[in-house]
Amino acid sequence: MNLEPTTSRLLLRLAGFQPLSAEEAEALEHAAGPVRLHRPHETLIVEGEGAAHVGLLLSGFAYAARMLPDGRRQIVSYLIPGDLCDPRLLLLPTAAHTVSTLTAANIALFSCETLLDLVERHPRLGRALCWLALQEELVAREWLVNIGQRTALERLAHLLCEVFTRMQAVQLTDGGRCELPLTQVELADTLALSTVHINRTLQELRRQHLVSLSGGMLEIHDLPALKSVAMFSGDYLHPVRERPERARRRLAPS
Amino acid sequence: MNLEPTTSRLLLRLAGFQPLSAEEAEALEHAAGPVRLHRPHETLIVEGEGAAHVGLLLSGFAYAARMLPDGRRQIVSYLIPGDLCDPRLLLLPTAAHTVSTLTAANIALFSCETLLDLVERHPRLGRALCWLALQEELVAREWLVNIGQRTALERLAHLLCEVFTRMQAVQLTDGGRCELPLTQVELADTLALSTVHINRTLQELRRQHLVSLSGGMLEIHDLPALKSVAMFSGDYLHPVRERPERARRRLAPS
DNA sequence: TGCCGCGATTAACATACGTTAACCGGCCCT
DNA sequence: AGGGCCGGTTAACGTATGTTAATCGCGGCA
Repeated sequence: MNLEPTTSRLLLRLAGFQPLSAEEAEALEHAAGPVRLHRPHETLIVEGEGAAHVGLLLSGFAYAARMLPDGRRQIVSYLIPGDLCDPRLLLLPTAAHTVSTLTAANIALFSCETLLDLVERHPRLGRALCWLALQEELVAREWLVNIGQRTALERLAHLLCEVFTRMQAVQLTDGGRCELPLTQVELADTLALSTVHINRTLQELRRQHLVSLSGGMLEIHDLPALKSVAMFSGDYLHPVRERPERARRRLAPS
Repeated sequence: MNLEPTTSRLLLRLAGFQPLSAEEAEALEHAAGPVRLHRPHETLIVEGEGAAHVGLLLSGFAYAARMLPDGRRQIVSYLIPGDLCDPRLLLLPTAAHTVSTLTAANIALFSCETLLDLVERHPRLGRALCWLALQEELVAREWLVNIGQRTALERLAHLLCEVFTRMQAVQLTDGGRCELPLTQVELADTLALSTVHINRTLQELRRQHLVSLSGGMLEIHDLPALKSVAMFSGDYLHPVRERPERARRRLAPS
């Protein structure tokens, strides 16, 4: 049902850094291994274990989380189609987070060895992957600000803005709507709130005609207003936009 | 007053990934530009601006923070000697966080261009820097868990464990003591608590004979107990320990 | 010597959010 | 068709932490 090349959404992401040459894109596509179909709520990577492959999410949703010994759980990122899972395994021996699917998901496997070789032969590709990792870090830091400084309403609004923007970047939105198959429990473990309060807050957002989320579908009614209550600036999601040379010139050492 | 090579503490860090060859270390040392002495509470990098240099903190302390339009502030990381500031500028056009000194600080400048060239000629060095960035991401994610899931007491205990462990790694501890020049306001903006509550919590930690922090000095009285209340596992700070080959072997695709 | 200002401390009071628990509705399975 | 389960919803009540504001102590400076 999907005739596009395996790496099309990933290329869409990487192009934000630097469009890849046809040859590089080809090489990347060629490095793709078998595609696996995973079921909902399946665990792909366990915190503390290693892996010989990194996955590329082709369809479906997943998340990464850390658990405390007493059962508390913090979701630290969401994976949407086009995201790698978990590129850190290229350089780190063991995974820092447990990665699980939210929905059924198609995942293409890339062997770490193949990928490391590839990167050696195509340094620009290596830099692009590194850039992708940095972007993930920016998102993590933004979540830190979100949980640390924003109220429940702002937090939720911000998360929804972010996911929607990321979905747009990989062409998975339809007007103001996109899929978002999260339960209120998952939202709670993401935003460090209780499910009850997530429920209250979700209703408040709907009451203000900003967004609604139900049946796994996110529907944005007033994006500018939503961004405004969230104090959302998508900058951290588009770290490259203007010409790098222009931006770089400032702040030379006196 | 400091006769060591500029990069000695950085090399200490990078060795955690893969000890560098004498030649690589030499090349890195050689790439170092001028050293600047900064005063306390000076801003080095402004959120949203670019820079042509990355700094290496030789002595002193600094922090990175994001501010919300209404003035709320979240500190997202601390920089201690041996840390780079801000390596992301090698690949991103603008800084995502404002970096400021906490104390007087010596900082060696590396030109981005020089560093990018260097990395091209020494791919292992590039990988080491990338590893360093990944480690920072792990720390950020741990902070997310910290703020999201832990109570005030656990949070503070965890932060102190982390900083102490990092200080150990660059040989800046003396038994159970190390410098830590943070005000309670800064701690509050780090842990997403009020200064009043930081004060209460700090006293509780002291009352339990776990740690004390005053006059810019951190004194750990019972590290095992402190780690235990913090649920601290230093794993995320030492992503490489066992042989990578061993760890990698698990989880091959069936 | 005394003033000033910052950071720490304390107390009284306020609140955003958590907890518990009951109920509801849809979906799956038999 | 019935039961059970999961996710969502609601209400009553509890609490960890925030807010405000006053006080204190100390180092710097005139």
